[in-house]
Amino acid sequence: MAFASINEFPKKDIEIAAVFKALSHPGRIAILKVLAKKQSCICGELVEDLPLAQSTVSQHLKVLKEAGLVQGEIDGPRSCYCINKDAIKKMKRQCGDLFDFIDKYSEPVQTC
Amino acid sequence: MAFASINEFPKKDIEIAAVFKALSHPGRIAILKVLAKKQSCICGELVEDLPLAQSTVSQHLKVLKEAGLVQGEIDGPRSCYCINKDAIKKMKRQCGDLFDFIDKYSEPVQTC
DNA sequence: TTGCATAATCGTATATTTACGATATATATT
DNA sequence: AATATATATCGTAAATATACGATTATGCAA
Repeated sequence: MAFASINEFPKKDIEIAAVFKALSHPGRIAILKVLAKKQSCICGELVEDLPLAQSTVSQHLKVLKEAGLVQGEIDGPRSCYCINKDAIKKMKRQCGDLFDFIDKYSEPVQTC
Repeated sequence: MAFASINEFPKKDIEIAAVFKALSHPGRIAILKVLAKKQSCICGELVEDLPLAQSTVSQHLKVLKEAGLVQGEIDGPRSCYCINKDAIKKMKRQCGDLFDFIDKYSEPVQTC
């Protein structure tokens, strides 16, 4: 951010925007879906399933991990990743709240 | 995208990722909330409510409009913006589906 | 018609993101 | 100990995002 501080926005908005950002790439959506289907899997499996290089997948995994959406643990020479279900549940709730807010308060009609 | 084509991902994932991207800035979340509360408002009101320059707010509005989340119409020398309720409803549903999928399929336990 | 107000767009600087190949690191295996 | 395998990180190029001020365009009012 060049001029305005991101801190001038409500903390809650900053937080949910950060998670939306983590979800804002189709490759990361795809990673989450694969992890969900397989319960857990290693990086190499994801690389096989995605049209991206190994280093790129690793980078996306890092983004998802930093956003708290996935967990990873070292398993020998591999890394095993899985969904952080609590984070997904929390995001589901926060999204619901946000969309409900937007939807409800913008009743009763389109005025433009 | 430098090398891999974004088209190699499922269309649905590309679409929802694009909406998440539009939601990935706290300023745009704030804009949506203001629009919801006021039913509709002109650009200038948003500028007053946000810690951003007029041109920046206009840019964010363009992003939200391109994502289909808001509608704008010219009203004399002003532009009046409002929430696209259908788009919000659709996104609410799609988000629910996605999070349910991730949540449900990653049952029954954390395996890593 | 001239001037005023509003908002969009332009130009631009900076930061971030995305992608890749290459390399480093860490753990098994021989 | 040496080798193989898996993944993270580094380096980097290109694209995109974010912010601002300045300018342009539009429509209303005097």
